[in-house]
Amino acid sequence: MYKSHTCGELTAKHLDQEVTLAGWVHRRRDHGGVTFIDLRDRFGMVQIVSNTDLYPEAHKIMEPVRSEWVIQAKGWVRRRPEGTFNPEMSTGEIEVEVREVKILNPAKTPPIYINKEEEVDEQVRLRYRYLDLRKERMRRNLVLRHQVVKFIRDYLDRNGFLEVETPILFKTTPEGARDYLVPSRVHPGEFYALPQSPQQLKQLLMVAGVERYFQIARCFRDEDQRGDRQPEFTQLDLEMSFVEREDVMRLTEDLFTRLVAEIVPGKRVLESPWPRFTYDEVMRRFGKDSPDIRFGMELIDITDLAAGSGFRVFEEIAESGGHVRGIKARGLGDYSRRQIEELIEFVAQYAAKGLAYIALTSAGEQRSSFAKYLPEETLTEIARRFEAESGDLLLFVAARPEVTFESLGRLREFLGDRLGLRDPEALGFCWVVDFPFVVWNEAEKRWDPSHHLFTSPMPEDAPLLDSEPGRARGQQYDMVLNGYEVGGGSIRIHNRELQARVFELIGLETEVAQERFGHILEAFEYGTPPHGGIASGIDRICMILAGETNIREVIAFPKNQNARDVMAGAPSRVEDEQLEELHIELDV
RNA sequence: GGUCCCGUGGUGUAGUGGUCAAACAUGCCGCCCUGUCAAGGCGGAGAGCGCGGGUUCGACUCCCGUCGGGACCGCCA
Repeated sequence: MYKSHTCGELTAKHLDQEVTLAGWVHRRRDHGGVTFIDLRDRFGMVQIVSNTDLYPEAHKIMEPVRSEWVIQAKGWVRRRPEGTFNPEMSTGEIEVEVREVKILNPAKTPPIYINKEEEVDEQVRLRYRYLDLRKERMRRNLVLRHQVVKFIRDYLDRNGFLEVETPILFKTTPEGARDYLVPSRVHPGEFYALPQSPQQLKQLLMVAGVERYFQIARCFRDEDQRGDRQPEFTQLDLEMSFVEREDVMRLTEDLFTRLVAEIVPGKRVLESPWPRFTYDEVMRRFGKDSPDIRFGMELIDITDLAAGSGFRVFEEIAESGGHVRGIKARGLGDYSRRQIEELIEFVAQYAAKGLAYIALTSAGEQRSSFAKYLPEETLTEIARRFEAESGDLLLFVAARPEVTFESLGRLREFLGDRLGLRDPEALGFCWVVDFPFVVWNEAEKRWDPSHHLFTSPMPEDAPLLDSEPGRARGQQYDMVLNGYEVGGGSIRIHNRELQARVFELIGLETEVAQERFGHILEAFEYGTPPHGGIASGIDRICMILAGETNIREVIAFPKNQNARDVMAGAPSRVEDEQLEELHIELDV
């Protein structure tokens, strides 16, 4: 070993012990005859000091040392002179008086500061990710992620779960996201697909009698990136046999509640047990199936008032099946025309053609884009429903239901940010249940599963599959945290006839179903236990627990927005010979 | 496929038609300095403003294109 102790562990308990340390030079303060270095390793930091009067040779070696050089120092732990303690450092009471120094490796001047928290262009950070990861923020995030995963493993182990690895090279599933394909060398013209999730495999493990399975599973989806989406990401994937919806939810809730208490004790779980909402309720109240429940500003329906209100835009939409809904932004009543314009542009992103408003200024005046068309009693009723007071800004969207919900739901969170209503220390967990079993795909003129093919409908809704599929609910549950969907699962179909009925409903022909899912359908005939499970997004959960707003901050080596690894330069061209072996011709 | 924003020394920023062969901070280099902790003092090097074209007497600044990056829409069972 190059070190007898870590930099972070030294305290007054080690006074006058001889120690050997090794690490990176975090900062250097050269006073001529005496030089201080903050020596950093993964475990912390300690000040080492060399003095030319005491050990001239060591002092001389320290002279050329600069930031991020890797050195080894041997010396005694000393109490710092009175009045020179550094209360900012855990090791601030002591220092190491250096007798011997060895330069293990010099370092070029790093392109980014390691010893300073400063926003640096992300491309530079990613290009030199190994340096970026040395920084405190990234180190903290790596540690957090490790703790989260370790807690999950320990918890599930205690609860009888078996961690099973499933293949990375598997079979394409065209009905989901776009697959990453891997050409087969031994089978010209054929391809493996990287799993979008181990969904089928975990169900097969239930058939296999594993009963309680989990995996920290890497998943791959070839879709465009977002701040909370990477082409490869990690799920806690779990599945249980002989359970009902309630069992999976209870276990998941207990797991994460305990995890939060242990790993991020500073954070506050907003409500425990986690509140549960039906899909209809979250849409109506929050405009989003993954609501941020840390603040109010809920949507309010005025469709009934809009019909026959005298305001043509509202009337037409209300009479043609659209919705008119609004939210109240407290304290924004003095917004200028220009500031409101910005909000109009914001909702336009979500296909809202306009944003009507009533601004109640703090001076007690009313400005509005449409109030003049409305009779007094309608305005009074609107004010009553919103409990509007001076200083409030009421914002309305009139559109198709989906557009009304989405634009106001997004606007709500946008304004929640702006008004500082989204408490970063609070964790607003909730469940969303009773999702529609299928959704109508207008473009393809067919029903699509709203979760996935193997989700079971609510038992009492099974008859609806034949009469009114759109009204059937699935045995699905989504786990939501601070406005992000962080998990989703369902009770699966374990009955052959019901599965066939679902395939039929979503327009999957028998032969096609056989070709794609024959293996799993066959397996289901050999004694399948009732089962269900959940998959939660480790990256997103870590992101939220770390207080980050981008998933890349909790992934050691993430891809950029164009799915590129800018450090290694992947993807890259390959040799012609490699292509030939794979029987691939390029057309680019 | 689309919309919006950004690109100036190593890093972070300022400069938005001439006063800019570009300013500030930090980092880097040299010298001084024995108790600092973003050490301090003095001195110095380092970018011609992503790239190409255009407008203009004159472009870092305006316009077009392009490349790179980010946010979002589409997409993500």
